[in-house]
Amino acid sequence: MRPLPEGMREKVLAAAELFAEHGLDATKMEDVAAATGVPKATLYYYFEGKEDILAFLFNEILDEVARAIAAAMSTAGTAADRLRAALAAHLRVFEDFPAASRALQFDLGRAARIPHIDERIEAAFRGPVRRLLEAGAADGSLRAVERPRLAAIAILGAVTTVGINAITPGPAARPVEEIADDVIDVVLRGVAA
Amino acid sequence: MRPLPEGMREKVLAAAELFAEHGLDATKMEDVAAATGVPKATLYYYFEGKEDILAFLFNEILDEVARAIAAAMSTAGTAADRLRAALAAHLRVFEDFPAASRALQFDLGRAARIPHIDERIEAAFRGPVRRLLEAGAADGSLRAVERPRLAAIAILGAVTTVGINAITPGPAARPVEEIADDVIDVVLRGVAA
DNA sequence: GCGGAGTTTAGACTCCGAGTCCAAACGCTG
DNA sequence: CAGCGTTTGGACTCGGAGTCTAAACTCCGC
Repeated sequence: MRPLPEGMREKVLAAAELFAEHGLDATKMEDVAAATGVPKATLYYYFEGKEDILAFLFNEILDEVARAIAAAMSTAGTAADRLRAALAAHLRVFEDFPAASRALQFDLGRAARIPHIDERIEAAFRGPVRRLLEAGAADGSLRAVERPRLAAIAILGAVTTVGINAITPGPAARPVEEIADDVIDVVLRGVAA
Repeated sequence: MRPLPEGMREKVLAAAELFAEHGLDATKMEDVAAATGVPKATLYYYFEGKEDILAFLFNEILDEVARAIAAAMSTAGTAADRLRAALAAHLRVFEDFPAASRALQFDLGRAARIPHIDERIEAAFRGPVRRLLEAGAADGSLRAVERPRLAAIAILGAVTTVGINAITPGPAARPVEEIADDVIDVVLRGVAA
């Protein structure tokens, strides 16, 4: 993937809507061209193919999550406070980027097999939460769980599933801030001191 | 989808391996034919298309989960005991059907949009767990959470994510029974009385 | 054994969409 | 202006999903 020129990034982000609605494979490159206003030949000039566009979108959203979680982690307070803030920040990203989030959910299984994406999920999600759990065991604000990495996976599974559920259109759709406290509460009790 | 004749079910189950490895869209019908020993024309005689085969596989595994959870739910003991048993049973299904489980994970986003499958996920997973949470609030073995449905989604997100992670080949792969207790412990504390 | 209904299969076929290619135009910089 | 990278339309190739057909086979009631 070539570096994108001015304005291209925003245009391509619009493709998330399509991927969220139909999934990667049911979305035609011509549709992406139509929705973004970038002609097919130009898309192929910048991206290696359809999956490369998906990877780009995921990278964008993972940047966002990594930034949000890192910001929450670097605040003052106990590890428990910071974990609470990190999970709230994570949930907020779903709300801020609903199309990209739903696209991610649609093709998460595929995305997780793109090695680069999986590394980024580790760096943006699992790693930070695991470190918070360890910090919590050290400062006494959280219980010392035997397998912090496993607990981090469980926590992120819970939060991500609920977040996706909240933004998926349908009877169960809810504003994220309406549910965030409840979920984080359940999760935090699970690892409380 | 027509009712399958004797022996066809087992053969088609072998397609899960392919879907788990490459995903639905990267798997050719000819490959499915080769792997299952059922010729392409015959597959199209019984199934409406590739996605219909995926739906069949998911139905099979959802049957299994529904059975396992229902059995765990109908045992004696407090609601907390039964919840523990249900989650352990759920995790065991991942281990018993690794190929189908990984196929499910690969295309879960797509599967969740097949209405029939989503209903079955509700019936097999979310509904029973929600009812256990309510029973736990009633018999005092669990805390009365404000939004039992939300908590059920969070619990299943945690357990499913960990289960998938455990059976996914790679450095993080673990036998399920090695991790089940830990995860269930974290989850149970989250909703403990 | 016979005829019909449903099943099984090979193989040819249509159709669509991903990705390639090319050539013409464009726009910037030296 | 010459040259390089960018932009684009449009034609093209190629592979795979799903369709169709016709022949063969199985099983049934008669």
